[in-house]
Formats: sequence, structure tokens, C-alpha cells
Amino acid sequence: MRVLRQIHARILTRVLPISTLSFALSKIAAFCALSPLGDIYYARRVFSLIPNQNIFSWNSMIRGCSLIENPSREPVYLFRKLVKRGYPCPNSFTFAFVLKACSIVTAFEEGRQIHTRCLRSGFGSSPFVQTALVNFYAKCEHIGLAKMAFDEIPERNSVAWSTMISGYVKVGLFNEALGLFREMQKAGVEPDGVTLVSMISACAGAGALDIGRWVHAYMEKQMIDANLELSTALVNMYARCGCIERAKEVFHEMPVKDTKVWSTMIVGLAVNGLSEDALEAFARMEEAKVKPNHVTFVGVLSACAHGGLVSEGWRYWSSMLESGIEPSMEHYGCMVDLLCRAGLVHEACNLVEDMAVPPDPVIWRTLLVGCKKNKMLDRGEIVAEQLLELEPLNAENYILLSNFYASVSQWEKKSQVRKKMKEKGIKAVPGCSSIEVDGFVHEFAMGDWSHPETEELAKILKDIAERVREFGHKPWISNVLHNVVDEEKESALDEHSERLAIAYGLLKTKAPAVIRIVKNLRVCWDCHEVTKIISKIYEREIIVRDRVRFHKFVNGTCSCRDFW
DNA sequence: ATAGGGTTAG
Repeated sequence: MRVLRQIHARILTRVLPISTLSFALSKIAAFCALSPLGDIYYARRVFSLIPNQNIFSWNSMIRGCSLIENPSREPVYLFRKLVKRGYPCPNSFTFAFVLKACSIVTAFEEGRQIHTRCLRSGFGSSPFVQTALVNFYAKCEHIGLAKMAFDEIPERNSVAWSTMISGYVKVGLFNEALGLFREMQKAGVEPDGVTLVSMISACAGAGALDIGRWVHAYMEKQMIDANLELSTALVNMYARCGCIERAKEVFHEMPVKDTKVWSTMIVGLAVNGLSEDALEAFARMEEAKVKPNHVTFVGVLSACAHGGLVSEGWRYWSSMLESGIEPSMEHYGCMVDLLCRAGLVHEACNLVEDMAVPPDPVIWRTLLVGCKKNKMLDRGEIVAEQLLELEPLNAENYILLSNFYASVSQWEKKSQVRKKMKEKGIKAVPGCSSIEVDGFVHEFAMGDWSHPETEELAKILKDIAERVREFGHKPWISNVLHNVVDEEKESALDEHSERLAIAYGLLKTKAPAVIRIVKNLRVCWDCHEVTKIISKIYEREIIVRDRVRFHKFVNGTCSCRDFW
């Protein structure tokens, strides 16, 4: 920037033809706006001094303002100003840049209007604009609109496909992402490194280990360089598929490791129940002089929470504050979780009271779970009141409170909660589990019998139920409605989605293949018990990833040591 | 005379 300022000063001392001056200033403005070494304030000043600003300078400014650290809607305002002035005329670059800006700040309405204007101006057929539109709608989580924009692209290159695939990943539609990749291959478009990063993320989200392994092998076959992004995605994928050994291998082979991949590894170890290893990795990270950030500490603190390591948790909490990281909601969440799991609900409440910002629903929910586990009815009711006031339309809250009342035999209050839920027309998020078989991810919702192989599935489920009962297991019925007859209660538990997915795994795979399940909610106590028994009587290793962590069931025991 | 779309950790 120092040299640039000198050049700028020299230009101003000379008498130059206006077009030359304009060109020189526009180059200076572009550098200041776009280079990582630039200075957006300087760019704005130079831009305002350019005689006859042409479209190049406008485009640089629009793009530059969206590249800064905390982008605002400034690019959109610049664009509006440009349109209002009527000169110079926006081109396809302008639309691509401003749409990108809208995607960064998720300015949905603004982007929609720009889309309309773009079609009117005849730039709807530019492949760059088309891809920018797909990206914009996907980032705003309007995935249907993104898909419509994608479908309208006549010639799709790998960038267009990657955009749509990453869009699906962004909104959690992992199976759709995997399906689109198959289509991409059918269409004969070669995936590149960026496509594979999104694919690996999709596999991580879906728990699709076999496809993930395939992508890894494909990468090596095509000699696609394992760069930082790809390696990080792989570490994450293996860890989130319960293959922590493979995750470690990829991690150790990396020549350069940044904060993100260290954090990935730490979180991966933590969710796999390897708390000590996660803390050990954190120590190595410090030795390697890689600076931890707020995400790293989320991993470290959650490792402490899952391992029940209270004093360590406080120690890392202090060291986080010392290193100047402001505790975020998630950090408080980890600490509250840690304290509640250890039965220190009062301490958790004190911490929440000391928070500088108002607690979010996650914090209240964690506290409520803590109160439930420790049967603290009065405290729990106070917490529940806060939670329902903050989030009156979330079914999960009512179900949690209802189960809380059930666990302390407060049947009257329990039915009141259910009634309130019904009155408000709130529907529970259905439990959903998936399993990957032969390269396809099969999804099962609770009590859903729409799977094509439903008859065989029913047979296995019956077999499981009988053998589990013979084994001496008694379902814990207060977890379900108390006002139905006992038999019905048991069958409702039998139909929890993970049971269906496990049954499908038993049907479709043979020992010693591991049965890997991904669940969208946390496992209930009964399912946890039953899965332990299944692992023993069917002699199969079963790995369940629930919403928070892994359970590895082997020969009747679980890696979480019944602490989750 | 000048430039561009898709990617990694909670």
C-alpha cells in the first residue's frame, strides 16, 4: 500500500490525458478493493475521484466491498446507485458480483429483485450469472429456487454442478447431494477438487462411509492434490463416519496443519468419545504453535463434557479467557452441559446467571435436561418457563418437558403440556435414521413402513423384539405416553427409527460388517439398552451417530459407558 | 488496455 500511495501521488502531480488518468486511478482503486494487501477505505476514496467511472471500476468496488471481513449490503447499495444513474451500463460481471454479495449477506429480497433485473437486461444466459444465481438461492437456503435456476442451465460445467451439490450440503440434504453427483457422472462431467470437497462433506453429513472411501480413492486415482481443504474434509468425513483411525491417518499425513484441521481433529476425537485423545491433540496443537480459536475451544470443552472432566473443563475455560477469546453462546453451552452431566446443576445455573448476554434456547434446554436427569422439579419448571417464553413453537421443548414430568410421575402436568402442544398445533420433528447399503443411503422415519422391503423388515423386527425380550429386557415405558395400554407403549418404542435402520442393516449385511447408523435426534435410553443387547445376541458391531456424538456398541456394551 | 462463478472445522 505504501508504494501504491507513492504512485498515486505521482500520478496526481502530472498532467495526464483524462482517459489515461481515469485508467490509472481505476487500476489503483481495483487493487485497493480486491487485493488482500489492499485497503477498502482507500479504494472508496480513489473510486470517488475517478473521472468518468466506467463499469470496470464499479464492478471492482462491488466485488471489493463483498470481500471484506464483515461485509454489509454496501455492494447492493452501490449497484442500486449505478442503476439509478443509468450509466455506465451493468454487464454480466456486475450481476455475478452483486449476486455473490447477496449470497454472502443472505440478502434474499434484494437478490430476487436483481435476478428479475438481470433477466430483463438479457444477462440470464451468462454461465457465470447462472451459477451465481444457483449459489445465491442456495446460500439463502431457498433450495427449490436454487434447483430451478440450476435446471435452467443448458450447459453445466463442473462449477455449476459443484455449486448445486454444495447447496444441498448447506441445507443438510446430503442424500440429494449424493444423488446429484451420480447425475453429474452420468452427464459425463469430470468432478474436480472442489466438487470432491462438497461430496466428502455430503458423505460426512450422511455418514456414508463407503461412498466417502470411494471419493478418497477416486481422488488418488485422478491424482487430485490432497490440499488443505480436501484433507480437512477427509479428516472430518472419517471422524463423522466413526472411522477415527482413518481420520487420524489422513491428519498425520498432512504436511501443513492449520487451525481448522486441528479443530476438526479435536472435535472428531471428542464426538467419538475419545476425550483424553482430544485434549492430548490440543496439547500437540499448542506445541506446534498453531493458534486455537473459538471453534477449537468448542471441541476442547465438549471433549471435557463428554468425558465428565469437570476440573479440566474449568482449566480450559480459564485458558480460553486468558488467550483473549470471548466466550460465545456455544462455549457457555459446553460448560453448562459439562456441569449438568456431572450433576452440578446449581453451578451451571450460577454460570448462566453470570452471562453477559441473555442465554439462548440451547442453554435453557441443556439446563432443563440437567434438571430432568437430577430430578430437580422446581428448578426445572423455572427453566422450562424461560425456555418456552423464548421458543414457544419448538416441539422439542414440549416433549422434553413432558418427558421430564413423566420421569417424576407428574402425569397431570404431563398431559397439560401435551394438551398445550396440541392446542398450538405444534408437531414433533420425527425421528429419522439412515444407513448406507451398497452405495445408497436408506432413510427410515419413526413408524414409517413405506420402505419397499417392508415385509422382510417386519420379520426381523419381530425377531429382534422377541430375542430382546427373552434376554430379559423390560422397556422403559414412561418415556412414551403413559395413557396408552402397556403393549402399545412397547410397540411405539420398537418403532423408533434407529431400530428400523438396524433391522435393515441386519437384513442386508453380514458379519463382520459393521452396522453404521446416523440419527437426527439423540438416542433414547430404551433404544440404547436394546442396541447393546442386539450387538450381543446378533454378534454385530453397531455404530450409531446421534445428533451429538457416537455410540459404538460391541458385545453388549457401548463406548459411551452409558454416559451421554 | 482491465476481471468472473463452486470448496474445509462447531
